[in-house]
This record gives sequence, C-alpha cells and structure tokens, in this order.
Amino acid sequence: MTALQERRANFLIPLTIYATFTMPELPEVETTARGIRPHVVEKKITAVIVRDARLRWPVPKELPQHLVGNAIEHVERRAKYLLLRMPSGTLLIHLGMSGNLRILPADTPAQTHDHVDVVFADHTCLRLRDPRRFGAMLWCDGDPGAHKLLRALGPEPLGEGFDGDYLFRATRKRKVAIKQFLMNQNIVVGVGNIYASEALFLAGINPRRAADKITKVQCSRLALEIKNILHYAIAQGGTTLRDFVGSNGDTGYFQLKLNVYGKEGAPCPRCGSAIMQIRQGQRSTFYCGQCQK
DNA sequence: CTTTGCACCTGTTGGC
DNA sequence: TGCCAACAGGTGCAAA
Repeated sequence: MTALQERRANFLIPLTIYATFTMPELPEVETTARGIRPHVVEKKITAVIVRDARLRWPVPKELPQHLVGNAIEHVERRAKYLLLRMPSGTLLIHLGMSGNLRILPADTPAQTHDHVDVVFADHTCLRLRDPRRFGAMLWCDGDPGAHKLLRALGPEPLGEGFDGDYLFRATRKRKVAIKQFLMNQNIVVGVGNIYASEALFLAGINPRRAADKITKVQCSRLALEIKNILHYAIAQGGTTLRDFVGSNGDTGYFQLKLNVYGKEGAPCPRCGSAIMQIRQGQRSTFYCGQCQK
C-alpha cells in the first residue's frame, strides 16, 4: 500500500470528489457548493496552480498572491456563481457549460483540462476542470454583489423575491417568448435550458408564448413550478452526490426524472402525444403541443 | 430599452 | 472505418 493509499484508507484526506456535474444549472451549482463546503471552509490556502489561464476571461495573474495565506470563511452561491469568501476578498467561480470542481489529494496527477488547483495546508486541493473553458475564476475585493458580473442579476428563484406577482410584473410589455425570458438571468437567475423547458411543461405553458401574454394565474403557477423543479433537482443532486462520493464518474442528470427535455418524439407523460423539439434563440426547447397552451 | 445573433471552446454523436 | 457537420446544459457583447 502506498503512502497515498494509506492516507486515503485512514480518511486523513477525503477519498475524492464532489460534484462532477457536467452541465451546471442552478441545482448543480448549489450541489457543488454543498459538496465542497465542508472540505474548504477554514482551510488555509498554501498554493494556487494555474495550468491554463485561458478560461472565459484569463485567470488573473495576481490570483495566487490574493489567495495564498488566506483561509476560506464561507462558500456561497449567487445565481450560477460560486463565491468563496475570505478575509481579503472573494474567489468567484463560474462553471460555464462544462466545468466541475473536485476535492482531491493535492498530489493527484492532473489530467487534460484540469486548469486550476487551489491547494490547502492539509494537502488536499480544490481542482477545476473545464474542457470547453467557458467557465471563470476571478478575484473580487470588496462586495461581490457590486461586481460587474453579479450586480445586474435578478432575484434567486428559491428566495422570497421571486413569486407570481414578481413574474407577472416583470413579464408585462415583454414580447420575447416566455422560455427565453425565463433564461434571462437579469429576470430570474439559475434557470437554464433544461429547467426552463421542464418548468413550462409542469405549468402547462407553451414555451413560444410571448411573456406579456402570460396571465397572472399562469405566472403564479409558473413561479411555483420553477421552485418545485429546482428544489427537486437539488434534492436529487444531494442524493447523487452521496451516492458518488468516493467514486470518480460523472454524475450528470441520469437520476433526474425529466418530463420533456431531450424527449423528442416520446409520449407526453400527461397526455401521450409526441413531445416536440424546436429551436429558440439557438437553443433546443422541448414541449408538449397538447398540454402546453 | 428590448431583442437577436454571434462568439467563445472542446468533445461527442449521428449520418453518409 | 473514417470524415464532417451538427450539437451540447452559459452568457457577455455588439448590433438591430
């Protein structure tokens, strides 16, 4: 048994991974936050390894000097951003379309697309992998809420600020299709391409309908269904995470019961007619033409 | 101001 | 089998 295996066996360091979701919408980012939180809070950062700084924006050259010597105080999520707060500022992480974070023994060999390690004093590290490099890792001093990328974001869908009344007011005079409206992060955050389709199915609303044609009653229903599907997905994410701790496979969405996303041609779970696929703003949308009006 | 389409990247899939 | 086009879960930005 190698020294590393021995340490693992003795649980001196975590076996591995947390949250290798490959398609991060809000529930996946929330699950990631919960997954890494117990393994990074109050950990002192001893090194930062940037193997490839070419993410959506270049990883700042000063990032290591900002981080090293600091200890992470809190892990928060705002929209699809992870906020790792420390005394002198905040590390902002966005997973883009293909990013994931894992907790690993710091000496785990890096593989392709493992771009950044944040190394802790206990010889574990937080490792960012992101094949498409649409993600971001940025430093923010001061209030992260005032950061350019965060300040215009809409309310959290699971918070008090998002309900039917809010949605009704926000949709007035907006001609864009409701599905694209829901994916606008300045209206409400965290709803991505999958959950937009799913929430509209649950609410019985046609994704092509103009936002300002949605009634007050429908807005209430839609806000409720958005909360429902996100809560459900987070709960499933938690399950997935538990099941996968100690393994090294991607978790993905296979445990999630989706009604319409990716189900073109399949029978609608409610009425049996074929699920349709259309394009809206260069994104795929799935819906039931019978149930969603 | 709202809306639209492009761009950024790599990897996978399906059709020929 | 190989090749190539199409597509993939996000989002800032320029242009209309």
